[in-house]
This record gives sequence, C-alpha cells and structure tokens, in this order.
Amino acid sequence: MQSVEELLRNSQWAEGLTEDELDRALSGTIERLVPAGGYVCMKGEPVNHWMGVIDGLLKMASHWSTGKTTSLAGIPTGGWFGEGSLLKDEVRRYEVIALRDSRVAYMNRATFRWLLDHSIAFNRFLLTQINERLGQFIAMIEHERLLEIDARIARCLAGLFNPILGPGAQRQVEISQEELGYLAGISRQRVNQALKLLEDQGLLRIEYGRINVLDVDGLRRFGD
DNA sequence: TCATTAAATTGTT
DNA sequence: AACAATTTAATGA
Repeated sequence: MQSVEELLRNSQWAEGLTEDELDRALSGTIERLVPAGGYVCMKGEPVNHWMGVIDGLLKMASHWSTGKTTSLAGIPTGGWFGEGSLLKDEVRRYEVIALRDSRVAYMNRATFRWLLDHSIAFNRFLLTQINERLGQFIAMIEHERLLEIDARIARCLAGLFNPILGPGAQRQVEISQEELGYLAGISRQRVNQALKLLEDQGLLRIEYGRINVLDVDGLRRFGD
C-alpha cells in the first residue's frame, strides 16, 4: 500500500524530474478514497484534474440512458489517465468508476500544465502513454474482429498488465466476472465459460470476486 | 468464537 | 434472462 508520494516517485514520468519539480507536482496533488462502485469522475463535468491510481482498479465506462453499459478500459494501480480531456480543454466524455475500493491521486490542472511547460521528461512520458493507449484501442478492434471469444477475454486480462498503462497491476485482479464482461464486451455467462477454459490451461485461477493471473504472457499469446 | 442472515458473485440452463 | 448454489461480510448471541 503506497502513499501519493510513493506513487509519484514510482511513476515513470517522475524519473526525469528534478527534486524541485517533483515537489511542485506533489503539492498540486491530493488523494481521495473512492469506494467500490463510486465515481472517480463523471461524464459531462468540467475537467480539472489528471488522475493516477495509488491503489485499486478503475474502469473508464460509457453509460447509456437505456441502462446499457460498456467499459472502454480498465485502469490498474499505477495507471494515469485523463490527459486527453485535459489537453483538449473539453468536458469529460466518459465516466470513471472504481471497481473496488481505490485510492486515487488528483493532480490539479495548473500543476499538470506547469509540468507540461517545464519538463521534457513529462512530455515524453505523455507521448509514450498516449501512443500506448492508441495501440491498446487498435488492438481491441483487431481482437474483436479476428479473435474468438476465449482469446478476447485472455487478451483483455493481459491488457491490464501493460507496463506503461498499469505498471502496478497485481496478479490478483479484483474484478467480478460481470465487470470483466463489460470490459471485454461479452456476456457474463460467456466470460464464465471462457475463464474455465483458461483455468484448465493453467493460465489463471478463478477465485471469488477476482482472478488470480498465473501466466500473463500465456494470456497475451492465447489464440495465436 | 460461532451461528445466522443478507448481499454479492458464480455456475448452469 | 432466470434460477440455484456458493462465498463473503456483517450482525449479534
């Protein structure tokens, strides 16, 4: 269980910062505890923060008035998000919800802008992160069109272990099969079936309310 | 500490 | 979508 300071110090973007710059980043960042199911930020509200997961698991989600819901991305411990809306200066397009009790760091807009103006390392990190996320979404489309359901679940899980987007992801992923279904765009029943197949192959272990991932690379390669 | 109960999640059709 | 079974967490004796 790490503190805000540890999250920042352990973040890749902080590696290239001077001690002064890091202090500035820290003083512009606060921590909030978000209970499971709670909103980290809401669709339509003005964007005033860049956010990082100190500990927990979040989902970026789209919610329809018909009650339908789908998740766009999972954000594990160590992941940072929200730079897109912040850079474009627009209202938030998607909501971010905690999948389990989570501790979230909120960096205010002024601090984010200051880092953007003062640190090349910070800019380089953002570029890398945005590139990584673009790759993630492209892969998602590719998988949806080319892979079988079982493989999609496998890659969806493996995606949580992206070293840039989720450097602190734990092997024990605390996510229900229903939420995993939202994330992969698959029914809960089918998720259940797929997980059993993956468990049989020794890639993971199904536990109550979570998945114990045994072989990330195996999941990543599944279906090749 | 143990038994009971409710809520959440999983397993199956 | 519906239903049964299982696990967990909370409650109170």
